[in-house]
Amino acid sequence: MATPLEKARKDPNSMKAKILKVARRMFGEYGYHGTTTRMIAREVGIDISTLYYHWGEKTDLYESVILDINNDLRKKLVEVEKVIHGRPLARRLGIAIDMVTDYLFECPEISNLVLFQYFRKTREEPNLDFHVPDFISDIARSMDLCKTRESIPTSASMRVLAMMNSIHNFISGEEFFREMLKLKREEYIDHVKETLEFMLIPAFNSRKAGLK
Amino acid sequence: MATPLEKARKDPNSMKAKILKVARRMFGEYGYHGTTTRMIAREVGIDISTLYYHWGEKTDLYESVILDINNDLRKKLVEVEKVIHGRPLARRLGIAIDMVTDYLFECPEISNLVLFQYFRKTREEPNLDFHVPDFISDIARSMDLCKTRESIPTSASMRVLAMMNSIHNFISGEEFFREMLKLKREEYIDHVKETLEFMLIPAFNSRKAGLK
DNA sequence: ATGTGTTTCCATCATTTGATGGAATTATAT
DNA sequence: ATATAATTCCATCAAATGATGGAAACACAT
Repeated sequence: MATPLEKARKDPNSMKAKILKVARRMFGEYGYHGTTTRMIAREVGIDISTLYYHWGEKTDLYESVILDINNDLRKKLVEVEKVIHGRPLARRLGIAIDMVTDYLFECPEISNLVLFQYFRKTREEPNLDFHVPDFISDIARSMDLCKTRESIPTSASMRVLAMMNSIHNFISGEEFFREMLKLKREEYIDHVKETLEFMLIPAFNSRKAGLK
Repeated sequence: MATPLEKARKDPNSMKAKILKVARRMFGEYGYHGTTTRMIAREVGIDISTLYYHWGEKTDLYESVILDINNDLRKKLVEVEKVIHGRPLARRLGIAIDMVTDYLFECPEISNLVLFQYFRKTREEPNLDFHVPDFISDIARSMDLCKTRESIPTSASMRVLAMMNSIHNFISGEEFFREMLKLKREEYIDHVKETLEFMLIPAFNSRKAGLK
């Protein structure tokens, strides 16, 4: 009960917490190999060895970052679930898209790192043991894709992944897509929500039953 | 008319072509910073300076890789368009999903690199001038999202991006998702197609009209 | 004030990495 | 066979990078 990550969570003003916050952003923006420990230290305004003093190896810091963003995302999803509970499906989806999108646009490094986790290998494998996001089952249940949390059909997991990734894509790709479509930030966010509703609501709404 | 890329395309057995092929795979797997010129050279079985002899700087090679995969993808989409032309929309989508998915599972580095292009920054910016994929307008027209190729509504572009990214996600994330869901390759591919149909067909089929 | 433990920085190392010059090798034309 | 050009590899460099030891600075209790 005294890992650097727990200490950082306990005191948000501590140096550990400051470093973690910057590391999240940098790793999210440039990826694991694209980020150097010196870049992080410079951004925090400390010497590189202070960083090593608090966090040890680069892989340890990266691992903590991943654990941290997964934790944040899980907490947010629980919060969303509380809000949408009991409403009709299409409405649930609409609200969930709205809340999750707003949240991720505030913390884009979460989307960056989640996608990075899925898509990219690292040379020296700081491979955090394939942490299957347990909240996938919660989302599946919340979207009427299955009854219990225990046995989720593969199709349901796939659909949840597709849904979550659609959102992450637009967050992570903001810079690229906005430049491409010549949109202001607010316009872009609105278009993202509209597009997600266009894709997700008909899909989940039209065939509540037909699961393999 | 004598760039290394053109030479490589002309003679697929040339050393330039061999290097390009390996570079595609490596950059796709490990990203720009995650791939070293030595890794590529070792994989090809040549000395590192032979690689520099043929391709010059690392950024030049990377740029050629990006141009190459964009070109391949565009060619494939033209081919798909020829096959689906004239059929009803839902059928067009079904066939397109099938063909494009099969193709990308054969060349997963295309999906890797496309997503990498969208999502990740590189430190020293080998930023190929924000090449807006021109085939987006073709797809939009092919999906009944607009009439002409010239003026595509932003919503249409967004929907095409969402669609393409959904496919790329499952290709790039194969290793991670398959491990997570404990699926064999064939099972996974089938689930991917089913999920894409689940998401895309109702969306594009149900509201041919309602575009902002 | 003094002592103890914590935090921060300076200096430095060993590797890795992008990159190049030049010798050696191979292909090609005459 | 010989000259010329193209190709490949060996040796090496400079810069960047992950990492650490140890001295200095700081906090704080007694």
